[in-house]
Amino acid sequence: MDSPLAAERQRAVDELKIADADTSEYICRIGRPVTYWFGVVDGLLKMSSDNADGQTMTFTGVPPGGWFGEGTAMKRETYRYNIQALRKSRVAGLHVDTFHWLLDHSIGFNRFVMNQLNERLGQFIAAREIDRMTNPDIRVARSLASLFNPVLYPGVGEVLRITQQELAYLVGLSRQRVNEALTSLAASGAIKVEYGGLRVLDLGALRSQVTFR
DNA sequence: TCATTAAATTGTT
DNA sequence: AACAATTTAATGA
Repeated sequence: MDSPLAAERQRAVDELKIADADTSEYICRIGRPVTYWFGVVDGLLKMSSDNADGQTMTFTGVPPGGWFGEGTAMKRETYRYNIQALRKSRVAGLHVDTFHWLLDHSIGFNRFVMNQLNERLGQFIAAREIDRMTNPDIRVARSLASLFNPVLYPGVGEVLRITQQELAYLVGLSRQRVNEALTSLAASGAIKVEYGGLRVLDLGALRSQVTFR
């Protein structure tokens, strides 16, 4: 490809760094200055922060194909969340300077970032709804649905590699309760429970698992 | 490649 | 939180 876009794309690819993170390792911590815009190649990350009581509050999981930190990178601030690996993961990092260079030179990249921000806004609004739901089955269903977001997490596909323990950490429930919820979701035909992962059969059903029950 | 063993994950109480 | 059952990964012949 030798379109005008190729040069910008090439620079991004050239400067993209890949690193492996072990389980429970931090990719970035609150308060640290931004160095990279991150993307998940493989594995599973957790975005969280600690409140005054020392309790950890989880905001969302980041499965393969997901990017994060663009808001902070744009403003060149310090990270506002902790990003921790729930299991051995492979992470890509694009330096902030390159990130800004792309913003200045590529309309396509701007579109991507804008779309990313917009999509995530929708996800966080949905997350507020989820938090207000008391029914664990629904919480699990909606949390799963957001992990299967094809725009934010194109790397996920139809099978999400996640253990029930990891999902429990994300949703904030016990593994037993998550297991129970997954069983009932599987019975309703929305998903299929597999060893070490989940297969989505009906994403719409997961999303709309709201009113009843 | 196959059989054995260890480790991880799940289902259940 | 603990247990047994099941699945996968690792090991070595």
